[in-house]
Amino acid sequence: MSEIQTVSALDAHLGYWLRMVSNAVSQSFARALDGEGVTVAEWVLLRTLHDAAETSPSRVAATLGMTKGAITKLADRLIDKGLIRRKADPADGRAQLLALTPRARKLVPKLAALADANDGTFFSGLKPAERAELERLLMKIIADRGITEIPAS
Amino acid sequence: MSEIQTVSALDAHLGYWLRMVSNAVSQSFARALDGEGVTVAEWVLLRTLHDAAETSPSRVAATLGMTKGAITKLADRLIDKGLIRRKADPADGRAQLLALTPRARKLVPKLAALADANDGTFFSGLKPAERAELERLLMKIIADRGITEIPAS
DNA sequence: TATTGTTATACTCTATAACTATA
DNA sequence: TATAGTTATAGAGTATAACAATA
Repeated sequence: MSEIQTVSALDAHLGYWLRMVSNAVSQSFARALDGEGVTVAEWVLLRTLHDAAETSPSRVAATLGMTKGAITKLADRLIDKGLIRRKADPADGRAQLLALTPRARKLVPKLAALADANDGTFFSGLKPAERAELERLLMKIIADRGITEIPAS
Repeated sequence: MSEIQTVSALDAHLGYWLRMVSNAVSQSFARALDGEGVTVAEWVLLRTLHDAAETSPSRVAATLGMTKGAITKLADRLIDKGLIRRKADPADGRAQLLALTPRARKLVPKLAALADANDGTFFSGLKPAERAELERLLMKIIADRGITEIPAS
């Protein structure tokens, strides 16, 4: 009796299909953002600062599960684009404070609309109950596995 | 009456939760593969060559939806690692043929087992019917939106 | 000493475009 | 000319580690 060696195919995994859809959604959103000169990672930082008013790189790094160095680099790029500003924290000589510029304040709602539109495009083929079920299943996995990291890219 | 400007939150989108789970699954798999000295993109190429026996960079590029340059670079790394070989195609002076080395033949089933284990870890919290429903919904989106690209990373 | 942030370095992933060899 | 493949270049994304300034 010969042993049958089964090597599962790439598409034998749920993770494969998940990544396929997730990548398509992200790439489509990236293309939409590109028209506004912004990347997905930049959008995440902009949206985060929109809520925070003024916050430090450290706190952003902790919130987004990224390193401080990564935030510095991302912030540098957004400063170059005139979308955020960085100033010394008067309360702590080591700290900096990041905040949106007025231009970014006006841009973020536009980017949010692009996010809404992108999401709509991909999931409008599902019935409301199906969308709800998809969300429930994803949340269940997140809860079961203790996933916490915010996906920046 | 003042206008209320609603800027949807990052987590207001299904795409956000999808990316969160997908990233967690991929990162976990990447860590597992790292123990074998292989990246996710490399695994995808190895698994593809496992089925093909011998194939050209062009065909691989078309299959995976990547550029020829990207395949060359990926192949270079796998050749350095002793996992694939590249030889001239006797039938076409321009073409090359990629194939797994014996070492990779032995490694791929091990990597496939890691993929199985990773998938199991993430989705074992769902009941069989839930897993089936998740797959069905993902496939529906793929069909509705005409998604074709194989996720290499 | 511990913390904040920047800088330096490195690596993966991927693309575009120029180029070489062959068809 | 068209195709196959490599090489060069670039840029996003991210990490680690060394460092300076401040607490």
